[in-house]
Amino acid sequence: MSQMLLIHDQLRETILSLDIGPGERLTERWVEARFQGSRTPVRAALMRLEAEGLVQRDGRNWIVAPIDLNEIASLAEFREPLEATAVRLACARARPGDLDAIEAMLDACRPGVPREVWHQVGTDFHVALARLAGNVFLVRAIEGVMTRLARPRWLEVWTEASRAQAWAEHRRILGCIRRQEPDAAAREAAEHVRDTRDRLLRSLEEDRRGLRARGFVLVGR
Amino acid sequence: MSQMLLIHDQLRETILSLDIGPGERLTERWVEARFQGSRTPVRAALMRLEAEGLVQRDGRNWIVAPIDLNEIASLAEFREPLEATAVRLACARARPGDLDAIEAMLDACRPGVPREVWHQVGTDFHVALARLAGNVFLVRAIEGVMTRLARPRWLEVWTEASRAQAWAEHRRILGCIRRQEPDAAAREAAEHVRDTRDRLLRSLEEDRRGLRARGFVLVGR
DNA sequence: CACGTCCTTTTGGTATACCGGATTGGCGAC
DNA sequence: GTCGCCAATCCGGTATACCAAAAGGACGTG
Repeated sequence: MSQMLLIHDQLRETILSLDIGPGERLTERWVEARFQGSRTPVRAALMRLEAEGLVQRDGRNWIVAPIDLNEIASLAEFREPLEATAVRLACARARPGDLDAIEAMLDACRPGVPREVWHQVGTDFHVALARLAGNVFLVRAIEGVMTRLARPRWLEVWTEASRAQAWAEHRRILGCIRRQEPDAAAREAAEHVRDTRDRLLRSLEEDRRGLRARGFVLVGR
Repeated sequence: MSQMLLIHDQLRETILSLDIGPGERLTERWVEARFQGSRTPVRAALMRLEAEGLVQRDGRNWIVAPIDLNEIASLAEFREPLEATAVRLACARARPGDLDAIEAMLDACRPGVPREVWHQVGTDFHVALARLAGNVFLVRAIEGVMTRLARPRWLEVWTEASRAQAWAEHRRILGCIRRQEPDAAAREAAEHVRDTRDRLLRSLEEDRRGLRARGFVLVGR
């Protein structure tokens, strides 16, 4: 594996795990020193992460992308028709076995399972549905949305109730696909996107003070 | 302006104008020599163009992205809900003056006007609508789709009739937005996307032999 | 003439040196 | 003590040197 991908993956993980805070400044030399590679692959990795929206330019400098509440709202607006389209197509193209695999993924999440797993499955579920749709652009777009949402979702304060609701919505979507009801599936998917957005924004806005205290830059709204 | 952006823009134009054929091999040293800059900005520019889908890796090598008929179909599938959403939102958010400006853009295209203008307006129209929707992700996604479609659209054999149909569809969409009819606008937009796909694929498939003869790599279907 | 084989060349990947501009920190004048 | 100026430092942008791997070609052998 190339140095560039190595550094990219490590830095990506460092950012997504909030090991470096949103809004923090990054210098190429710091990344170079931390992940042992020269500046050439470091710069390449940074440019990739910029395209993923995890890193931004601030003038000439690099910063870890701040968490932007307006962006979360825009992402939901963008995501809604994509998810709806994905499940619509999945109704026509998915095979029962694929759906079983996705359902097993959801089943793996039960009380007591570490939060990392819930978080990962919450992402993979949507990407997996997009894959069933069989359209690379849909997959890439949804992957992009999910990586941009990863940190906000991680910071969301989860209650038992909200978690249950999200998973119920996931299962409803899956049920519609299984019964080959594209319109219903699209409706459920769209509603799930809106609900997720509301839960996310409500939680972050309520917790805004606490997040700021932890040194995380929150912008927007 | 930085060397990297300079090289990026020039190489982009060279590719979009089909000055370098789809499928042709590119070496970093060739780009370096042609556009006068060292390999560092050249590599950066190539990576950007890779993200835009105009350049690909073929093993370790760089190639100009071939024209892929399957990709055109996938793009249409991806684009349809995006354009529909964009015009829906535009109904709520657009101001009459914005619509006048877009209509003026369409008006600028009449028989006798050079093809470059038609081509450019055909792109700008959709990007402008996305801008009216006021969602950056929508704008970026549609811009991405349009750059990927730029070369196929350029190679499409245009008849007077097909051009007229496309512009009639554009005007219908604009009319729906002006009358604030989101559902109708979405329907028209979706139909326009499908029609465009059909025109494009039909023309390219009919002309496949001729395109191959010109040295253009066509893949898919 | 066909097929290997070896050597040269070329390629992308990486490390590093150098530059100009921006920032910072400290020192001195007031 | 405060303000301003200058020098040292640090940053990203660029150019370039070096490497290993792959590709290509020349030559010799069957």
